[in-house]
Amino acid sequence: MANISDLIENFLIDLFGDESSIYISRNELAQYFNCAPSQINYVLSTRFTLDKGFAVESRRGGGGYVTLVRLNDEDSYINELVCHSIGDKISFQRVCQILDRLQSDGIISQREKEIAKSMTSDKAILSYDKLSKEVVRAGIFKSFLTLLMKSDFGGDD
Amino acid sequence: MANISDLIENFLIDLFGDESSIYISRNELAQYFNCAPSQINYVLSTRFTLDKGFAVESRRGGGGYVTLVRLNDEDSYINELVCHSIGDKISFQRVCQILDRLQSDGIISQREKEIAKSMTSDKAILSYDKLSKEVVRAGIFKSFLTLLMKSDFGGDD
DNA sequence: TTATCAAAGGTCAAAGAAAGTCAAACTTTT
DNA sequence: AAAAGTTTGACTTTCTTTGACCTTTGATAA
Repeated sequence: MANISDLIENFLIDLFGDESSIYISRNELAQYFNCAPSQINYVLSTRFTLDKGFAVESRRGGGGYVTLVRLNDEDSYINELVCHSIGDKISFQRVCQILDRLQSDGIISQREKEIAKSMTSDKAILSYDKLSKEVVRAGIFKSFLTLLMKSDFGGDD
Repeated sequence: MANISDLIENFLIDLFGDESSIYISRNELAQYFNCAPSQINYVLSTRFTLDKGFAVESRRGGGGYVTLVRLNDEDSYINELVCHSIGDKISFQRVCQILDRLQSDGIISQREKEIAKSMTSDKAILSYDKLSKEVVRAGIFKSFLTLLMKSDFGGDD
């Protein structure tokens, strides 16, 4: 760790506390962390994505601001993922974001998240070029998501 | 003896102490030993293999890192599977048999078994002929088994 | 009521910072 | 001498950081 992006991410997560939204000033935050303002955008776009269950709103101009909102899980989220949002290929990064969200929504356990990650990692999917990996990954991951939607899934042991 | 690779190996083993994982920077380590960074990779790939009970994880880019994990040697059944018994391909049937055993040994839950099955089924692995499927399946399944051997796996939740 | 201006935030591409790969050259063992 | 094991370095891939330039907004001056 110890890159600025991770520090900023943690700072923001802390800021949330129990609240479902936080309000910040991009420039102030950048100043606080002594980084370029656009770095804040980088953090927002890599760490506070829809897939991870966040939405970002902002306004420019005098008195501008940035608001981060933690989305509460809607039932159709997984279905939406399987049917539309995930196409015929997906990056490992995106898989991780989705899994993080599923865990923080209580749909899967941490162990289950780790399992799914291990089975979709670049290392796990052998011997094809990058694009093929993403295609194979999409199939595997959708299969996982489909399982989650089955109503009789969930019998603990 | 006393070639650099052995020195680095010993250094890392010492670093472990009682911990089950260590965290290093490839470049720093290379600098410390005054060798090419890729030499570190050489050491990792010849000395810290699955066979010898280690797993390696890493990230590139700014703030990148390498983590070495010492696997539990009590699960010699799993290690045997990963290193020898499963070759470079495996049928879905055989995966299911192994998963059943893991469940009845109490190593994984039923849900976890179902997840692993869903992610290794013929349906999950798209668009390749039967043989390719078995190869891809082997990679994914080994990755899963390797995860099970990490002692810090099994975290709450 | 506009025209202008400064104060936000946004975008994007280039540079930087790690780690990974691979093959060639070198050393040691057999 | 051949085989096996090490060492090195050029090149690649991935992720982060920075900065120059762009757009939007609210306030203010003409």
